[in-house]
Amino acid sequence: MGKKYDFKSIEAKWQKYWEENKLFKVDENPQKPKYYCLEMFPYPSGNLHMGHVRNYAIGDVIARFKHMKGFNVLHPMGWDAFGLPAENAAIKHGIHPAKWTNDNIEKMRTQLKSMGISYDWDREIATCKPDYYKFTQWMFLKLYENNLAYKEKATVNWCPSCQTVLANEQVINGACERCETTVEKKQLEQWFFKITNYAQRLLDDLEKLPGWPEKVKIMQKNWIGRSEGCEFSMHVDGADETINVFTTRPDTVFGVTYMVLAPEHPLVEKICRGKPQEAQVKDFVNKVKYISEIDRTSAEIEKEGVFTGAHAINPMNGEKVPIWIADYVLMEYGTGAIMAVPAHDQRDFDFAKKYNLPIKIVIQGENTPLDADNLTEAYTGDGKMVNSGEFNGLTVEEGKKAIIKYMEKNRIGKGAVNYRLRDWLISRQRYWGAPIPIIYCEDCKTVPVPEEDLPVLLPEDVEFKPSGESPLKYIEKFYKTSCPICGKEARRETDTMDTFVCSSWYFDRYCSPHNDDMPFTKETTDYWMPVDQYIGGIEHAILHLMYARFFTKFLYDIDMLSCEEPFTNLLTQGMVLKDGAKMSKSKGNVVSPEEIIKTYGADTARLFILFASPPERDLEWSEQGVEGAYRFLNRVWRLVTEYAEKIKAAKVPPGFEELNQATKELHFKTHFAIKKVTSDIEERFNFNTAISAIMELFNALNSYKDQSEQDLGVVKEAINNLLLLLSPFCPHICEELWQITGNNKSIYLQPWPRYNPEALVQDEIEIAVQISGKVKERIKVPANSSDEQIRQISLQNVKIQDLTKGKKIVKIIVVPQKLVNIVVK
RNA sequence: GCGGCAGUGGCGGAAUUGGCAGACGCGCUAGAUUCAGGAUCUAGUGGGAGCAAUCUCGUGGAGGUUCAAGUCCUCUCUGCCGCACCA
Repeated sequence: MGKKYDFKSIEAKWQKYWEENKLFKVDENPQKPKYYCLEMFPYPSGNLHMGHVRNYAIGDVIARFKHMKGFNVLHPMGWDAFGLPAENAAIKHGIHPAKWTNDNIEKMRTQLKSMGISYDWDREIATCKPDYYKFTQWMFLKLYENNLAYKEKATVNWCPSCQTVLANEQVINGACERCETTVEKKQLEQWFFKITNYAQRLLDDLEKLPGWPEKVKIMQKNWIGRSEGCEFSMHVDGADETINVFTTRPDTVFGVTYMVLAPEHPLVEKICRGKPQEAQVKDFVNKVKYISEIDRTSAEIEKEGVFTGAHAINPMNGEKVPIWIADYVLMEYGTGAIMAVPAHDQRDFDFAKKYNLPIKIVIQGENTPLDADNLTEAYTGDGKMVNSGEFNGLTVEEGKKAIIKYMEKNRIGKGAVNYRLRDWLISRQRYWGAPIPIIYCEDCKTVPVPEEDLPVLLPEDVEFKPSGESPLKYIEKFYKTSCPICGKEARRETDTMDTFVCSSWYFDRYCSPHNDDMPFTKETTDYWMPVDQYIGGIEHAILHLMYARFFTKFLYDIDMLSCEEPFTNLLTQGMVLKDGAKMSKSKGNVVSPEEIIKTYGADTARLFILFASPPERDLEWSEQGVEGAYRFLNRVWRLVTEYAEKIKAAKVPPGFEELNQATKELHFKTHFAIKKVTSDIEERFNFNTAISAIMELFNALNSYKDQSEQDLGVVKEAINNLLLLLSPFCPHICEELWQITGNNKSIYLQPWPRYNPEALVQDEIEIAVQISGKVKERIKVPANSSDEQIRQISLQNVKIQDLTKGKKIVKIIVVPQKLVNIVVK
């Protein structure tokens, strides 16, 4: 009897071995193909959760597999270390955010290391360290230099609980992404990155990402929200004003029966001034101001509006139409003003019906009424233009082009594209972030901090207000400075940057994490970038992944990077659930990875999490499933240790011609498993089926054990391959067993096994015989049988003859190597 | 409302190109071992009928295409995710 499977000492032993021998340390090596495997770095909350375990287990299988396949694998880890929780801890418990964050990093690093992931820890980064955020500030300066960072007074999303503004992307259903507090609108002067300049490229280049899930690409596409149409101006009747409108349906411009301005539109006040409607309009504008964003944008709520008393002229036909203001027109989109065509737009239709505004049909579908009174809903389908003067008879598509052409020729308007994507608001009124490197001087105005003065250091000695207000605003020695241009006393920007700025370029930093002069060197990014495989949660589909793409494109444009897309392949892992719900403290269904690793070991935890579900799908946590994984490793341990001494001396035979049936079978199963596991990892990331193939090989070995006559060479081959195939999933136990069976070099340094096609050639194969599509018999035929021979053998089969007796055989279909279908009548 | 994904035993899931549905694991049942429990080992395990050989039904539902459908087509139900007055 051998030793029992003592995962604790085995895991500690090999983690130490890997670390001491720097097995996972990499450098650029032009002789070898590179592979950059990256998992989204965590926020150091202080506790590893199952989502992390899943994420990093997936990444580690890929990294270890690719390494054994001969790639030079970069597999780094770091910390997305700026952010609000650190500051909240400071307010609540009086711990400095830096200390809180560093303690958490220490704790989580230990937890991560106990998982045995193949990280090159020498490349570890933390975004809150001055040597990192120095370059986040550098990024800001470069964007500023290239007119892609600007400060503007705008209506912004304000979270009263977090005491800071939020980017559009961080507002979910009108509430703060972090704390779910209802977001307020505020007028503030804030810094933005001009991501909208890249809208078209961000959209177009999605095409260049075949390795991304369709779902993520669709989400980004919708978020960018490109729409094509035209912008034109309408004169205000009797005033020297024009109103620009954007429409995607210029073909319906003859059907305009009114127009609508957003209540916040700057012209509203002007055009109703002195009119009898003025008071009513003001009331309405005020009322809208106090409706929350959620209610305002809810589709359920009936549209409301008021007439301004003013009229506009339709430039195409000279018609005078009333100008309304209504809550369904948003100032943020397009020009904040629309032409209303109730006959062909459902929202306009609803509004027109409510306020008895005229409806005029200008597109005639095949079976649609011509009389607007018969219209029960807006007609938005295809058709021919009517009531549209010289444009009558054109289709919708032809009409759009013709009208735009006419407008351009007559200087009424022009073709235009609108995006839903807004510029990225990056200012945060918080302390624990990278300070925006800007100085305000009375004479020189806005002055960027010179590169050589970076980093603008966060002062450490600060006091946190219970209100959550940023202490930076009150620290004189921070904000009081001198102008870099004229030397006069000046004031520093006290806002910090959104943490998404830090995470938009960290994957570049991993390539040369210790460089002091540059965020990264081109030599290293030219070798490593782009990331070959990126793995993380779907919740970053828009935010992080779009910002990172934007940064990469910008860095490409300023010649810092040679790639335009940062992540070639993206794997979005599903959530880890318990009792059908996401694990959360409030639900009390959290399973702690630390506990699981303590009880069963990292190999078991990894095996279970990879086996339970394919990576993209949600995974239901099961204690019994974990035990099943643990049992499997124990069985592997027992079997291999039992054989260990016996197979040490055995030689894997070069040829396998002379084997008996059972041995041949084991040899076949070994090579079948190599083939299956390789393709499951490489082509499909289906780790669950790869593991089941390994289990099948184990089961074959286990039943072979009872053979009276054993070929130890074939057993050795099977065991060696079993360990090699299992090693990316459960590296510790495989290292130990690899050593016990007489190998003295780490299994990680072994080449990935290759299957021998000859071993997969079988003498006999089983063929299913169907009668009229139902399986009635299985027959064994020589593997090299022709279709005709298979056909004959099945027809001669006693059972088949019996079942077809007295029936007419209509047709026989032979599927090579698989089945025969005899169709009878 | 629009877009996407999914629905297969008691459970997690497999079936990669239209070709034997349920691999692998969990659970369960019986047996062996054990003072007992646990662990381990052996056998069985989709439903229904039958002593049995076997028959029959079966991939959310209803149709269809095909020699053959979990897989393709049409309609439909349910769940999840994203967007949501975007002009």
